Amino acid sequence: MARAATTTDAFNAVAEPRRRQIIDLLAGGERAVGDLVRELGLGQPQVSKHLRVLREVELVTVRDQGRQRLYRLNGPALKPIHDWVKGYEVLWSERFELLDDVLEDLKKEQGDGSGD
Amino acid sequence: MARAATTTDAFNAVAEPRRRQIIDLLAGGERAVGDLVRELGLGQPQVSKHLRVLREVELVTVRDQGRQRLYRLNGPALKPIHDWVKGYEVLWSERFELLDDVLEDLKKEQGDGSGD
DNA sequence: TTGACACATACCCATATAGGAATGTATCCT
DNA sequence: AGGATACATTCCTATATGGGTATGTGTCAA
Repeated sequence: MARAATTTDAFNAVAEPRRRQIIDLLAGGERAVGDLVRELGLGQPQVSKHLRVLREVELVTVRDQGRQRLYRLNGPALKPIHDWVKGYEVLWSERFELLDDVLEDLKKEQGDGSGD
Repeated sequence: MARAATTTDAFNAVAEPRRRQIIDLLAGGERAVGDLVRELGLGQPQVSKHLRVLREVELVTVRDQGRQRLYRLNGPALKPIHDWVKGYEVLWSERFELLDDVLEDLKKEQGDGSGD
């Protein structure tokens, strides 16, 4: 089997840095393809293809306006990623750092049975 | 150019569902490869390969114990993903839903200039 | 109608997969 | 020493990708 398609889910779609950049740009509001091309410094076909992937996983929506196509971010499609990773947030929070220190100390004390 | 290597960063490593599963299992504590093989229902070489990817992006660490290799989750390596996606959290929060409704109403009122 | 413009799609190609099967390596037991 | 156990690595193969280039499609302007 090969790697899962980029259009499989938000996780795969967002693994590509360019697509994260596009999302970041769209966070500032609706944009036409040409704007994105300029801001990304990428070829127009490449941008269009990245946008297609983002559309297929519903991370963006499109709207026609004359000969332009305005893309808009669909934030909620990122929720699955957020939900998954949020469960691990505690692992680098300050409170956890403290807990970690405490555990370290306990381990040390156990290792050397002769306390003080 | 081809797709970026799975070992490029946490984003790419975690795009594979099996590797997310492994991380979820390791969240319960250190485990030997054999345990993961049983719990994933995957072949041993496949699991070892997934673990290699996770090691290369420092999502896990290893420790030898006899002929076993105990893998442990390194949570903080997930922080970059969390940081990125957290910026969009507001887009599906309840408060945002409300704000969205308000904006909808405003737009409607503007469209039809003849108020009441 | 003709041309310019904005965007999408088709094609080409090098590359890195994920799983399967076989083999290598280190550790433990007797 | 010899075998069993626990993992890692190597080879294989089909497949999807991302960028580049060329071309198709729809819209506007004159």
